Amino acid sequence: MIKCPHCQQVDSINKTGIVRGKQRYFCKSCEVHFSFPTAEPTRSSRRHQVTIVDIAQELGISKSTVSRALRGQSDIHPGTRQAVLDAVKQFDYQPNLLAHSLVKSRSNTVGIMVPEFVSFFFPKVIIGAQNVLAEAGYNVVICHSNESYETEVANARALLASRVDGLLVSHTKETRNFDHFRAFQRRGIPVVFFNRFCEDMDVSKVTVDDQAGAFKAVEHLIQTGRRRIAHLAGPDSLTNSRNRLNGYRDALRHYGIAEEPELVISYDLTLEKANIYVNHLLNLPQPPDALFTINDPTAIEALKVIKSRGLRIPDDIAIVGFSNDPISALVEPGLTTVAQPVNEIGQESARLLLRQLTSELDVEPETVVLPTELIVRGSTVS
Amino acid sequence: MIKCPHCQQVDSINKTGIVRGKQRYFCKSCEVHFSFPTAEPTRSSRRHQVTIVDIAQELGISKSTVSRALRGQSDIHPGTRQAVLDAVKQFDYQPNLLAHSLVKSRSNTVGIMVPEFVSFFFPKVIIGAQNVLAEAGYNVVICHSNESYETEVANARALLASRVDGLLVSHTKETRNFDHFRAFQRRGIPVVFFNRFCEDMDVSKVTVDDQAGAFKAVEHLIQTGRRRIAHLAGPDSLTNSRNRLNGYRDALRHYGIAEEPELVISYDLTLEKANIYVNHLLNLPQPPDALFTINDPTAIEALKVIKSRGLRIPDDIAIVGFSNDPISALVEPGLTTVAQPVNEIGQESARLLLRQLTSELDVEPETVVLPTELIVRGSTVS
DNA sequence: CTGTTAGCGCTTTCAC
DNA sequence: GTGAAAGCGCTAACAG
Repeated sequence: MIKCPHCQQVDSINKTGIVRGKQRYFCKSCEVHFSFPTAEPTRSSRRHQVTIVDIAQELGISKSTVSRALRGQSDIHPGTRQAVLDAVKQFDYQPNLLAHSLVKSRSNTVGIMVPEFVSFFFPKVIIGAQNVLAEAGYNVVICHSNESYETEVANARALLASRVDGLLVSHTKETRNFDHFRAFQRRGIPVVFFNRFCEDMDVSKVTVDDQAGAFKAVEHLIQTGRRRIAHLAGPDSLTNSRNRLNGYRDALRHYGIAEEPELVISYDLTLEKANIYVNHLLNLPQPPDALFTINDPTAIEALKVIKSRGLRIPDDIAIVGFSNDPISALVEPGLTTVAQPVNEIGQESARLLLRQLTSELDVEPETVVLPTELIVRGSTVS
Repeated sequence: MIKCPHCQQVDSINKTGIVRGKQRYFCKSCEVHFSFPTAEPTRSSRRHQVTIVDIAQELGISKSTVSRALRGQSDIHPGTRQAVLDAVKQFDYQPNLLAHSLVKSRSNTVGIMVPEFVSFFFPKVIIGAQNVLAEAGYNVVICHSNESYETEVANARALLASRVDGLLVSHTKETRNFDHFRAFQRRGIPVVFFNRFCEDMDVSKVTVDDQAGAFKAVEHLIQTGRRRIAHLAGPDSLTNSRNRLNGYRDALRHYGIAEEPELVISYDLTLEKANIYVNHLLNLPQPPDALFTINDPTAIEALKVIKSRGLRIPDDIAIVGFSNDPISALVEPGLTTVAQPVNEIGQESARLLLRQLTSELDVEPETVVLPTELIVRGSTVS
């Protein structure tokens, strides 16, 4: 029997419909609306998950007390706390993070956005970052933009909408407008770039010494007697691509070798194009005696092309890649490459982000440059 | 000048503190508390993101109207809508998904949990699933459990807490208790297993014909003249590992070859163990003349070991892997392997999940079995 | 130590 | 068409 919560009368009550699994009533004498759970659970109430209110009602205490018991910081009667804990177990209560985040206006979640994650690099970075973030109590949501600027912008909106507390990001090769990242900054949400970054944004960045790494690679080629060294460079939109090209030039200059424009080709990182350009280089009247590529997949594609044309590696042409992809140890000959500390990139990015997340003050953005290491294999020396 | 919102008096007001960026007041005559935004914004209000209330105030309309304009379904004055849309643009308003999800009690988010994502398989599956889910308007949060049961349970809790609407999952090799997944079922949150699954759970599953695939692989070895065929099997906890072993046995039986227990080794999928067991097999008084492995990384490790011992592939020993990892085309000789339709696994899983998510009725769980294809390369025929 | 109350940002009746 | 009010599940200030 339904009583009006105000006048306690029974006979002035009208049903006025069901809202979110609760029957709504109207008391004619008090002219007031109120609601109670329906006797027969509706579809939505069948799905009703246990809340602190359910626990509070069950125990005959207030929901604040339940909340306190659950967070276990404020003073609370040990008995009460135990009762709550028992009820939680009994009803298999799961806190609603959405509600929690809403009231705290922080989600305890950081977004990680990468351009792709089929090659080994980004997954490894993510794992490194995730380990550090998890330890600090942060959840991680991973997005990949598939090297598409549009997807990247859409992902950024979604992360903003789900109120991530921070963002770790490596942008697509198409990205030239960074407003979707500035939107985070504007809202005071810290952003850390890794691997690929926008030089104009005043945020923390984690990268490797691309230029020095490329220098070491090309120096190694020169020191093993190569003189016509080609470079398959990445798109100009990527900082690391530009830096590796600079390193290549530094080395040539340092050893007094004139740069041949025809030996430097910028391309879009797709294997199809890599194939075409390697063939192009080999078809030159004076083909190169060495090839330094922007990354390992490109180098391995080159290796395939070169072998298929019956040329010997490294005798006829030497190859150096970049990143030390696990595959590079498996191909034949093994690929000489510049190793990056992949895991550290992730960890360091996460640490920079945490510093901004946990500090009360405004933290100055930092740029961390990690070292690379030349790994020499059969593709340059026999 | 602060007025009491009830009695409109000015002189009976006390300040009582600041709460979440708002100054709180107490009216002594009405004995009532109320609050207003502080004049000088506090730290938290500096971070205040634009809400529909801000827009409503700016436009002098109610927040309900703003909400309606934003969703653009209910009848609304075109002028009002345009005004709202303009204001949204002007203030760079971003809806708060947390609040939205809280009131709708659905997050429009599905969780994808995989045991690892360094090898190509799971990333590809994720991409396939994500494409389908994105098209249906769902966000995706990706978790990886790092082959750790504990991490898996923790991830499951986190996903439950963030109220995902559904779950796509491939469990760890350690997982033998599936209660953390049953918790989703119990709450009416649909779960779809792919690749690895719990046979006892009444949920949708997507897998490949592991047994038939393994049969084809071993049949191929037999037809190319092999008789002592070893199998490096995965852990017994994985369904696909058991099924591939069954396929191996089927083939031997079908061709009248007795199974040699010493040639079948179950192991934990780590490369260290793979190395040890391959060496062990090669050290047998009667070493195998062929090796079928649970997956490609194992096969490639075997390939390295075999080559390093100076044996010829496929002359002395043939190798077949499983999954058609891109690496398998790059090693030398190329690795014969059983290809899985990786992208389709992801897409199909997503479709099964969507069917349950979008249907009003209870949808019967389905199991989808996708075909495999034998890819013959140099590791079995020269 | 605990209950009351207000509020996080949004949707959704109901009433006009 | 629009506004007022209630409520999603939770936290936190305040007053006992």
